[in-house]
Amino acid sequence: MFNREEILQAFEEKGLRATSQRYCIMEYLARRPVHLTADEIFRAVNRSDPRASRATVYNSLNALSEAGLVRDISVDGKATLFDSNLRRHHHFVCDLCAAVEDVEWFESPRFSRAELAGRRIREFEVVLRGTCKKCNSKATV
Amino acid sequence: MFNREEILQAFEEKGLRATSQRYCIMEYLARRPVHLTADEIFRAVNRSDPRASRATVYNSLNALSEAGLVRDISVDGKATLFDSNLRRHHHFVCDLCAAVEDVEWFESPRFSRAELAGRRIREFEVVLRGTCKKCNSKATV
DNA sequence: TTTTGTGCAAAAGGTTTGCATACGA
DNA sequence: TCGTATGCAAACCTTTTGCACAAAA
Repeated sequence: MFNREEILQAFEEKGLRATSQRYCIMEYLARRPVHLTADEIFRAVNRSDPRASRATVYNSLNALSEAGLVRDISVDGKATLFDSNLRRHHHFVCDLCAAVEDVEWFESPRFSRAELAGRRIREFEVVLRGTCKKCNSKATV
Repeated sequence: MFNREEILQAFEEKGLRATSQRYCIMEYLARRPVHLTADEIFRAVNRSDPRASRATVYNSLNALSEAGLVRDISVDGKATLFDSNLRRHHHFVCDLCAAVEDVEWFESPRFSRAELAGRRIREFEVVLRGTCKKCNSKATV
């Protein structure tokens, strides 16, 4: 998904200093196309560089997120999840196992002037809830 | 919105014991048609009954929410917000002042079998983001 | 050299929990 | 009376912060 060059170039474009910790984090997220908590990312990064600190992982994730290089989603007050899937997409959360999955993007409906009520809409974020494939098949067995 | 009888009847229907704390919380939420944090609710309830504890407010809100008598929404990892608006609705969050507003319900698109990918959808939750009426008018002035 | 990021530890929210007591059914 | 809810305080989990030091630009 991202090779070294692409990551470093993205940092430069966004005006982010290319520190080894940030690079590690970006690379780890790019390799693992799932939603990860800051703590999971911290443990992974800390495994390869035992001096990497939890605070830096949090700070870096915030910086990467603000720069638009990773996306974060927080569901039900649990720990924020990060991923590097930059394609527009929505999310599905399983009621049973709490897994978070990406779902294909679909358009927002158009709002009438009355419905907008003076608001300006920038983003449209959907969370679908239900039971995931895995849990459904377990229940059937 | 809710009078005493209605609240007590709702508790009975849901098999919830009618404790004075729960009643207080329900009544307060019914009187204030906004999104409130558990802490705001705690402070209000505690004002009228100084013995009411924070833990009970959290426990009660969870019980009320599970019973479907209040709804909760958590946005951006900040404190969960509670409200007693049980009509189906979506939410709008202002980028600038972080206000959370209810918006009219609109239907989910229909998903094809392929899009569902073995999932069963129970709920469709939308968060619109942008700038609210108040912030827009400030910016224009 | 100048800035910005890092590591560490401590603190800050928000929420849950264990246990003895009180209270609703 | 019986079982569940409450109050209290402590614990927990996630995230942020202050400060001295290190590393990018």
